Amino acid sequence: MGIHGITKIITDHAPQAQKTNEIKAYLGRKVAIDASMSLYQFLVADDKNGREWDKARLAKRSDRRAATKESLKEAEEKGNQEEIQKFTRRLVKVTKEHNDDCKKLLRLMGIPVVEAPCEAEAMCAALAKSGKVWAAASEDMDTLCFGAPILLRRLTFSEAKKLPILEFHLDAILKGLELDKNQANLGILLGCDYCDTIKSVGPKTALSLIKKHHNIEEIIKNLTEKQIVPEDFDYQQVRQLFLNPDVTDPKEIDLVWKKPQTEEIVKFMCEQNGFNKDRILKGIEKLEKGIKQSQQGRLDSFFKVSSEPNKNKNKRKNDEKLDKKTKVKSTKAK
DNA sequence: CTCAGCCA
DNA sequence: TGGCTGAGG
Repeated sequence: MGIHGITKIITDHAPQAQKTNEIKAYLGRKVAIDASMSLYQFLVADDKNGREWDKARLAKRSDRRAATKESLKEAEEKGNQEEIQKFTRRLVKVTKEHNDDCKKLLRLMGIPVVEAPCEAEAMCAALAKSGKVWAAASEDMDTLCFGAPILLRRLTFSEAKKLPILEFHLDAILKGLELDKNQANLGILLGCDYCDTIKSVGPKTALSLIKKHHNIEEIIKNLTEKQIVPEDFDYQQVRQLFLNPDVTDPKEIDLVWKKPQTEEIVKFMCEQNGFNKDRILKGIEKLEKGIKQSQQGRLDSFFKVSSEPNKNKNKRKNDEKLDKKTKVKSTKAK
């Protein structure tokens, strides 16, 4: 679900914080993609890719999965703990197989895969914060609460759905809202996945309360009778989750792109999973072409970034990181 | 203004 | 997901 109504708040109060772009604009950029969503979209997709994958192998599996879901629901209604456990485990196992397949394919394609200890969005945000990547890509606006300086939405499906990619800048959002490093408190008040909201506090009041009191502790002390704090309002815990999520230290993560292993991909996708060989070969070709293009793009973005005027401290900090990274990369490209 | 419900 | 509406404060 993400953060409720945050997009409207951004367009209303901080329109400069949101840009739209085509995929071309991101050539040569390193981006951490929150794959939990794209994997699901891929599996249920109605486009060519999804259908083939589905037909080839997963159709039975997803039928079984649907049946398991039904059984789980029944078990939950009856309160049968043993069965609940059994079916839950079965459901998890299926998604784990999907995940493993996905990771295997990505690795064969030479794309680095990072496993998040908890929330994928938090891991992506940490990578972006550290400068290991330029941005985090996720559908979930939570990613901003986890402190991602730049968030890209629709990155993986903008072409298929013919929708522009949305680019959000955290510093510009906070500036537009006249809030300082308060994304976690705001996210909680607007409504996130991790706790309920305060009754009768919608986007407008949330914003004005935060501006007035700065943190939820003070806000709670100053509520009206109609504004009721929900039961189990563990906002401190949620705020900790946003500010200090359980992630792998990006310093320990080496993002290395490798050449795609054509033969291994064909073996895995065609021989083991019944995909059409021509299509897979075409895909690999496309991938190799993309690698070349992005190496070209690295140079382009290097010049573009360098000539961009530094507007403020935060921005400059980002650009410095970027410059450094792109330099390293462009040396490689040469 | 918020909120729940409905619709595209 | 997002927009709109109608009830209620």
